[in-house]
Amino acid sequence: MRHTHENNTLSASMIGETVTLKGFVQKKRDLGNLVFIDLRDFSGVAQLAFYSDNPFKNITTNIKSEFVLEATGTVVERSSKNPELPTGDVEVDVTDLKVLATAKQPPMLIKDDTDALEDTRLKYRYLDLRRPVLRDMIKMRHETIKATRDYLNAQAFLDIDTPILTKSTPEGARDYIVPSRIQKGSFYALPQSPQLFKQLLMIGGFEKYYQIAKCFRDEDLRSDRQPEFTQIDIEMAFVEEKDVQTMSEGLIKHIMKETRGIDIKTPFPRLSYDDALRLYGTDKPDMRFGMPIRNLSDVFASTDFKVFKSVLENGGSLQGLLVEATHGALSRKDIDKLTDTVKPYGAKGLAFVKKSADGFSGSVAKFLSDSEKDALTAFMSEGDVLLIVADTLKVCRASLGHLRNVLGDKLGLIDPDQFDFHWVVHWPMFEYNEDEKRYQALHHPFTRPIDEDKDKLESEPENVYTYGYDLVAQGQELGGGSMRNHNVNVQTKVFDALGLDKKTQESRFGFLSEALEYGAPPHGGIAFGLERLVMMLAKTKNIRDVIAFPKTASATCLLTDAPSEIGDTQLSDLGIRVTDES
RNA sequence: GGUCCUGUGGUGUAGUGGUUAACAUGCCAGUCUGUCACACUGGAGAUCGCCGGUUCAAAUCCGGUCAGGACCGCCA
Repeated sequence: MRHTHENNTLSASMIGETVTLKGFVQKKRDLGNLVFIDLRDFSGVAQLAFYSDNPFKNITTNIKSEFVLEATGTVVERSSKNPELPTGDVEVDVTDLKVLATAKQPPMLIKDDTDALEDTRLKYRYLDLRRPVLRDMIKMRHETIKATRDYLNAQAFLDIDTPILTKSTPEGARDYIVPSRIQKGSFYALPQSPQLFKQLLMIGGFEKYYQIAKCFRDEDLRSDRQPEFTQIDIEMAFVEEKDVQTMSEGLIKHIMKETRGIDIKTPFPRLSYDDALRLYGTDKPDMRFGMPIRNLSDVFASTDFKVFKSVLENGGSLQGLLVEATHGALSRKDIDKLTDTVKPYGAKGLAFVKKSADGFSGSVAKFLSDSEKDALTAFMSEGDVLLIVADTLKVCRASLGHLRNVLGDKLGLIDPDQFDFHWVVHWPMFEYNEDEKRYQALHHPFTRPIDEDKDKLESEPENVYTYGYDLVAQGQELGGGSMRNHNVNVQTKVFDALGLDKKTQESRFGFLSEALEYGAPPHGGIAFGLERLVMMLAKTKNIRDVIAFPKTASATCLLTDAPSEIGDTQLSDLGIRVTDES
């Protein structure tokens, strides 16, 4: 028998009933002739009471926190109720008590506001998971997956899983590699995403596919990035981008309703990639507030200020953010601090001008010519502060894009409960990599260029745009997708533009090209980052909160101590020799 | 690959060259009939992450190293 009731279902209406509860000891309160035990199960907490004449009262002396108990007793009304607790009106007058397991003193406080540090929590993750906050976030993950499956199943999508042991595709992220014992010297890779398999499924005639797919990328971690993560992976045949977006909007709407009870409006607004970068400095702008980036290169075109002048002469740019007086005041000290937030993005500094009743002040005020003052007066009111970065356009955007988010947060311009779902669309196909002196796919190489740009693939690849789209909310990329190349000639031209020679194309992607030659339906899809979605729904900034057993920032598991060394036999079976490298 | 923050009883913190290494919580013992962060009394518990250096003297200063975290690069 499990139990007769979940702890949190106890209520005044059950007074007089006999119940059997099971759970962990949250807290024991021994008042001498009266003992209380808070018993915690997955549902919540119920109070066990041992009155002075209770024969089981004596054994409570040995019961400590986190012991596992089975308690049978009568539900009775409390003589002093606790309105803070859902079950605070009643308690269980225990008539039978079993200790199912004892417990060592836990290395951390098992309650929501635990003060344990990250490493303790990760080493004893199973204890950490007992905390209701974490439990609820893991539950939210389940509910998100359930809502996803319900929605997609209802629309006749097929859940099809794809190989975990697959082929390395060096375009993109670093692969996790698995050595082959049978084919010594050859290696599988864990999938960075099921991208190519889902395209092959479309070619295989499955018109609506989805998968809650594990993905692996051997790159450095962040607070929102783990080496293994989960995608809600979707692909559809005979569709255009609008179809995938409409389906996605329905899915997100359903998830929001089912998990949080929130009704959201669809369709989502659309913003072009170029506008996102121009106005907000990022491809995932937080649209819960305004404050767009202003191009100031024209205003200061003939400046005498040496710093600005040399930047402009070297092909750089002047961009700024206008902090209006109504947003709040920025002190000199504030601006110094903001300068520090901008520096990691390559900005050398943060110049500023403040408009006051009798003119301008700030670091560049004394260099202002009359015409520059006029130009600034056109959009600045008294008390406004203009923060300026002078650098390459890329640095201006990266630093101001970040600064804008910092300001939105600091000045309280962001409503944390607002969901600003929007599409960032019309992505460029390529980005030039200065280090490697070649073009790289901005999205991925299988993205389909828009029809009007197909002919520019050879002549001007930098001007080729795609049927690509990202779903963004609260300054986070929640998912991204595109129409794919179903025409082998276009796909080959993309590979060519990426600088892949024919031999490389053949060895890496030959199977795809060949498949495309056997009749590929127009198709496209999208993949959502499950963890990112759940983070948003659970209102946490830490991806580890929404993964039951996450890894540390250096990609280790403190609980199991993975990764670890393997024995010589295992190594020789694989034909692998480990070399010293320090 | 780089920058920065953190490491001190079980847990979380304080401690800027000489302290009996402080505090909270947890733990142990005792008192207690209405607690729910129970209260009260008493107690145990720390080679100050590790190695080396400076110094009469190091938790404290210096160098290295390990671990955790945040960020930049990276993440098609």
